[in-house]
Amino acid sequence: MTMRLSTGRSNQKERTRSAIVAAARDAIAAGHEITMPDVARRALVSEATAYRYFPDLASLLREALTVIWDSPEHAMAPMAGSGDPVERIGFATEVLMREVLAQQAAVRALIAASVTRPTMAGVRPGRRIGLIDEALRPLNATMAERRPAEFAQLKRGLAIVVSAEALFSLTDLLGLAPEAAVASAAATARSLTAAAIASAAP
Amino acid sequence: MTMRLSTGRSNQKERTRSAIVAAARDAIAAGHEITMPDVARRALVSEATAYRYFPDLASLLREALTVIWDSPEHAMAPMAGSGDPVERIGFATEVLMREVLAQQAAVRALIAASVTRPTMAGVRPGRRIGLIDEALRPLNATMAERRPAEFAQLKRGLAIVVSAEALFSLTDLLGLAPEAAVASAAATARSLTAAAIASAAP
DNA sequence: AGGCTTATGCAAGTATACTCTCATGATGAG
DNA sequence: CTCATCATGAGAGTATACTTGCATAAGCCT
Repeated sequence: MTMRLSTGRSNQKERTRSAIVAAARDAIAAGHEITMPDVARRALVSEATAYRYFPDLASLLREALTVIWDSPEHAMAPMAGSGDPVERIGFATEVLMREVLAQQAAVRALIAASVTRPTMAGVRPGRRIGLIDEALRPLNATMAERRPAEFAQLKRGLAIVVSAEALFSLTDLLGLAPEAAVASAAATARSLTAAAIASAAP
Repeated sequence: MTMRLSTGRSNQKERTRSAIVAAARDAIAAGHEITMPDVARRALVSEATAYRYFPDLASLLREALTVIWDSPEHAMAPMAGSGDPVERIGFATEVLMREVLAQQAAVRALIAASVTRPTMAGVRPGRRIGLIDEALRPLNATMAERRPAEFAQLKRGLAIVVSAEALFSLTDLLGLAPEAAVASAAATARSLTAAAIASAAP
């Protein structure tokens, strides 16, 4: 009964888990619709087992997308030279929305699943939050210090705009083409940021 | 074989249709979860018949919510005295979001259904568009005339912010309390509008 | 009233998200 | 090597969104 942190069993569990996530990732990349039976089949695992690792489809999609997506820092690398939060937030919006467009089916399924169960437990990836924080980093020393309330409010506004939901509102409801939707949302994010900075300035 | 536009048959169809919508409306008002079998049962109609009138749950929910909701003109009546678009858009945001909160379950179900099928056919109610147009009416003579492109962009921005999706982003993702979420979104809508007006001014 | 039209109900069927139970067999502990 | 554990599979079961085909009956016309 020696204490062992990584036994063969847990290795196997890890393998099974990875196989499921990998199958989901591949299915997403291939643009297929994602269903639990389908992913399980591709992962050579029974549906019951898939549910043992992921309580629901949403959590599996979340994890698979997290694997696919870039880290905020790396995604924002091209903007490393810019200290302009307005420019940066526009870029961040484009980054997020292009990723969403590339994985549309999965993201739509995730949103659908999340919206019906406001389960605070299975929070969706903090992707947008990460990107927004990264984009606004130049403000950490200034606005965030001097006007924390306004800064927090700006972030809340951006959390609405820099999102898959915003993208789908523009394409599905207003009928915009994907690229036009991205451009429009980026402009909105810039406008919001510029206004907040202007009104927070001395 | 006389041409008759409204026969008894169509009367019956109208009655059946109304019964279904009424059942859905009641179920929504009562805060129940809405399912097609349940609505059909309440309407004393078979599930198959319900599907004959509404191709899917989403279209039924859409119609039921349309019946429940106020017209944009009437909802904006308290603001009739104000010619300030900024103040008006804040109010419009609160109106929409409070309605959404009152019918949360149904709206969530509608979003879930709409998001997975970007069916351009069954467009969701233009409720937000109506409210936004109504709120921005004071700009029709000015900004809309002189800066149509900026005006259209403002509306697109507001279509993102003045929405159920925005509300749910704030409550579900950021964990805001309903009232705080409404207030935050309204502030964002006002900020966006004020910025657009300022930058469009001579 | 007779007969044609057609709305409706019933019921079975497909597909998906889950849940649960029970048997099995691989794995590692001793 | 043997035994106990535990991950897994198989399958049935519930709930929901839909679809479809057939029989019925209700409505309307003549």
